[in-house]
Amino acid sequence: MDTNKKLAKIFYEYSEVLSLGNGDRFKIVAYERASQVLANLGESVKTIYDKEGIGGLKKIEGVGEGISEKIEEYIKTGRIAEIEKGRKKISNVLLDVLNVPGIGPKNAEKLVNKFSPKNLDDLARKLKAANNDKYFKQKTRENFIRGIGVYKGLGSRMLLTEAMPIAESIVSEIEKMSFVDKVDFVGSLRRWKETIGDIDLIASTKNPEKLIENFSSLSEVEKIITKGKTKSTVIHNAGCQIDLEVLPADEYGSLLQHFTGSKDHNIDLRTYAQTKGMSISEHGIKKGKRLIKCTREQEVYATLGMQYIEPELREDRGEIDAALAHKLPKLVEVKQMKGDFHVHSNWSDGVMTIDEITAAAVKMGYSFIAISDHTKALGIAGGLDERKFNKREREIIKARKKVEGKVKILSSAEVDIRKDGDLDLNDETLKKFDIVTASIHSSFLMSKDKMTKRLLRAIEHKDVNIIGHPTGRLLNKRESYEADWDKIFNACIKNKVALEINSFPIRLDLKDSLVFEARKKGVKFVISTDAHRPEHLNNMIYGVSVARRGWCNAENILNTSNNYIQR
DNA sequence: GCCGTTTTCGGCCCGACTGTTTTCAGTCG
Repeated sequence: MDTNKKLAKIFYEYSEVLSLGNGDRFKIVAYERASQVLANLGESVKTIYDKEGIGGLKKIEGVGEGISEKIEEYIKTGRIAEIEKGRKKISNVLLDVLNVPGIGPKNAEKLVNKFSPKNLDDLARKLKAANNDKYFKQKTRENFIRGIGVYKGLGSRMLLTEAMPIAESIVSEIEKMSFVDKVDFVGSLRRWKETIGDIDLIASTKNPEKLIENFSSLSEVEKIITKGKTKSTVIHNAGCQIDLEVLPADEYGSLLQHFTGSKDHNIDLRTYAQTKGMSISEHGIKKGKRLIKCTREQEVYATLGMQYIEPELREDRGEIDAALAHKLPKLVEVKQMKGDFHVHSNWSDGVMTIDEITAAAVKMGYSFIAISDHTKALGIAGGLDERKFNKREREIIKARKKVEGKVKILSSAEVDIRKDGDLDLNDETLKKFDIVTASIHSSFLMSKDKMTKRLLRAIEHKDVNIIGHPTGRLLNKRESYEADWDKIFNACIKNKVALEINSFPIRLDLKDSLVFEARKKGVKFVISTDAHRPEHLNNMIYGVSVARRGWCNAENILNTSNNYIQR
């Protein structure tokens, strides 16, 4: 874990510690906010501190006098005395209980004091047995037990790519119901966040009860958790939770805006509205005594005198200021993609022949497609050596003749970056390729310094065009490796090397916050599918969503153009 | 603890639901 992540965790835990007793609730929010900001910060606080000292830290949003001093203390000593002292006052089990959905600080404290549980399972057992408890009655105890179950099953969030098809299919089923006016998926899914907690839907109809009834009896519904007049929560047979809320049509725009979030975006929006004498809620915008209801979401932003903000941008990364200045980017769209630089054929570990890949590319309307197989270091993935790449080249030449005028076939490789930064093919072979992606596939646990040097060597190699899945992270499985991204970004610009946004469901790497930082500096990107099977070619939209979350327009993405070679 | 067209003090987003103590604290999104 890098310093930012560690500090984010420390501050989050501290906010929980502060929430116990009669903690100052604004102080709690301050630590919570600092935690979130640090978790999403592109640049390492250590780098910032090295360069600009404590003054640099204070420039970070949500970091002021107190927290910057704590960050400094952590960088210098590896610990924060005040926080450690506070942390010692509470037990591990209390911290666990605090994380259970439905149990807040007040009840967590009461539960731990009353039942002295050893762990969450123990607490659930004791709650089940506490039939005659005067304070925690039947319903309350049931809710707590359910919360514990949910929390334990949570372990990892669902991938965006798993949640999206489920949500789309449920939405299309609801759309088929003739008495329903509108239905949308909202929340982190509508913002295309890489992982999703649960799927939230909103809908409007004149007959809410009928919709709730029909929704909870859909064939995919495995279990109904709650079913009220306007709200229902169910468990889908894929194992995820789906919430549906039914609302009046004339407030739909405000509601869509509200439920799409993010929480931080909404807080900022409401704070801004206040400075203009307005007050925003999910029902509309209050101006004095008048309530302006918004049927369409666009009206919410228009009423506030700003540009419409796309859902992917609503992450509190300066989108409100940019919208006020009418300076939001025109986000890249999947239909602008003219080709794919990262597709594996059956020469290495893909299942498609070169002809099958090119036929698929023609069908997708691409103007170019790169055949980019693994290199020899990746024996397990059938990586090719120089000799085999020569053989493959002959097949590519034949394939080109078959699709002449329809799609341009690029000869390429996903060349392995070895531990010392050397590439896995000789220069003579490398220079023959039309385009080269270089990626790391091993030795992830290097020091930050060594990893940075390793990547820099690859970037500086004259034949490298793209760095593939630049951080190596696997969602829910493996953290990114550590590197000095600032240095990497600068080297990319200097050497005209692009960073890949890998669309593979478990990767989505480079991640959105680093895309955001790199783009600000002027780094160019490619969006690639890393397809190994025909259906993977359709994942392009997920890579595009990452680019959009990083505020990219078409000019930032090389494969929206036929002039994609930078060097 | 943070922050400033409300600028070094005095604010800090808003509303709904839930269970139950039946008037409101606790929790959530």
